[in-house]
Amino acid sequence: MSDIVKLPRFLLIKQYIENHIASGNWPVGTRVPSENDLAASFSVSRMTARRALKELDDEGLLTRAPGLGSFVAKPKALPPQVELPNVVENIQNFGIYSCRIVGLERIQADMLMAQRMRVNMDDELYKGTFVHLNRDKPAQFEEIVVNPLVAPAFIKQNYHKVTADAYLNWVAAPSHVEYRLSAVMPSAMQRRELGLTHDGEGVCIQITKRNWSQDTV
Amino acid sequence: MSDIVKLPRFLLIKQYIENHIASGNWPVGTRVPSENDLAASFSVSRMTARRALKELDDEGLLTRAPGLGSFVAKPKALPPQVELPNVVENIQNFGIYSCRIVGLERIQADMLMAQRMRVNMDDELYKGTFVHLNRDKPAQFEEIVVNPLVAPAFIKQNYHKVTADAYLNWVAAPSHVEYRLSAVMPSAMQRRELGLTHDGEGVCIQITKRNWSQDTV
DNA sequence: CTGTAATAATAGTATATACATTTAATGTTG
DNA sequence: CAACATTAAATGTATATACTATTATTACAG
Repeated sequence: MSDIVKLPRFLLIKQYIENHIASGNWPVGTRVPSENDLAASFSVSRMTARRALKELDDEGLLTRAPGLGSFVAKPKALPPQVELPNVVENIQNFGIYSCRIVGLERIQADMLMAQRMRVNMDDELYKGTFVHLNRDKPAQFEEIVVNPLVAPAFIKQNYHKVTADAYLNWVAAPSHVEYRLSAVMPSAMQRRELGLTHDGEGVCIQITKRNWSQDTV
Repeated sequence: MSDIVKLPRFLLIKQYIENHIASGNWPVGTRVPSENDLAASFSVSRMTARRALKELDDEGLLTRAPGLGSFVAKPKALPPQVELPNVVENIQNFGIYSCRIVGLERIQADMLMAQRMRVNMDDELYKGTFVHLNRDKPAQFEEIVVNPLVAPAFIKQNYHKVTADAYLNWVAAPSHVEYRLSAVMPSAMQRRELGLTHDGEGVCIQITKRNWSQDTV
């Protein structure tokens, strides 16, 4: 015995339209029936037909305009995206996490850093250097430069229980975040901290994260 | 003279709720007024109050459940994502694109490739090797391995006007795509094709893309 | 023919209402 | 006390209606 599933009527209308679009029957730009058309042909109220069109609009399958109608939208090729694995979080969930604090100091901005951080040259900045370990095996090298105005107590914290990144997210939640990817050869110091010895395993992915609340990581 | 902007009432209600959430007044998990509550306190119909709650639900600020109510949702930390720049498309838009076809041949699947492509060892596969150039300067090295079942005419095409990737998207639109990032040292052949001479500039980002329509790139 | 006004069609906002479904709380019976 | 039924409150679906704003078309005046 097949279960009889009573589908809401607005879903029936959505499927009707989706099928026409998926089958190529209504190519991009085609005008689909108006709210009143659908209401009449499906014997529902206009508000119900409207809901179907509205949701398809929300989902990006249609674009609608007052006075004109509803049209099959062109599938926007969203640029391919990859998730950046959060190494620390992964370790905390599935491994044994620990952190070695390599450095935690005041520095003066050189020209490059001043530009990146939107400060003046020789302004004071805080810099933290960490190595995140899984089972005492180095997994990620992290360098954080932060504007003292944003987190004045940054260098006074104890980052063994809470990561510096988490601390910054707490005291200065970023309003906007930028990421940049590049492939690099780690410096001699970084190689030492990461415990890399052989030449072959030297290639790393560098993730540059820039947190806007007027600062940077 | 300030323009008097007549805001729709459902927007007023949305802002009212958004403000309470943003100010921390209603922390995560707080139950917000029900549709009927809002309808009464804002002197609107239930459907209008409902719309406000519905849209906030769609936007992820609220979660709603029949019989229970609407609650402030916990901000889900979406895993950080980066856009993968489409090198070829960038060049076509902003540079002078050309393509050198290094190879276009039948190969037999070795064990590793057979596993990746979900075929048997020694099955026939098609392999294309390309170098994409901007102003005759090598920009990207691309290797495509494709299952003949999916694109039988793959090796008979002329890929100077249409890229192999575009061709495959045409004849066999992928239903699912996987990406993987890694940093690698290019092989000697790849270095030659990319025109890399100095040792220092040798590090590249490798993007592995796996197109499921039962095949792979 | 040209510019303008009226008209019709469309989506957007809003109301009042009805019934269905889900859930927790309450009451009742054994 | 336990199991079951009732009730109230919440969201979900649906209707009929009204008015507004935008747009293209049509009709008309000059």
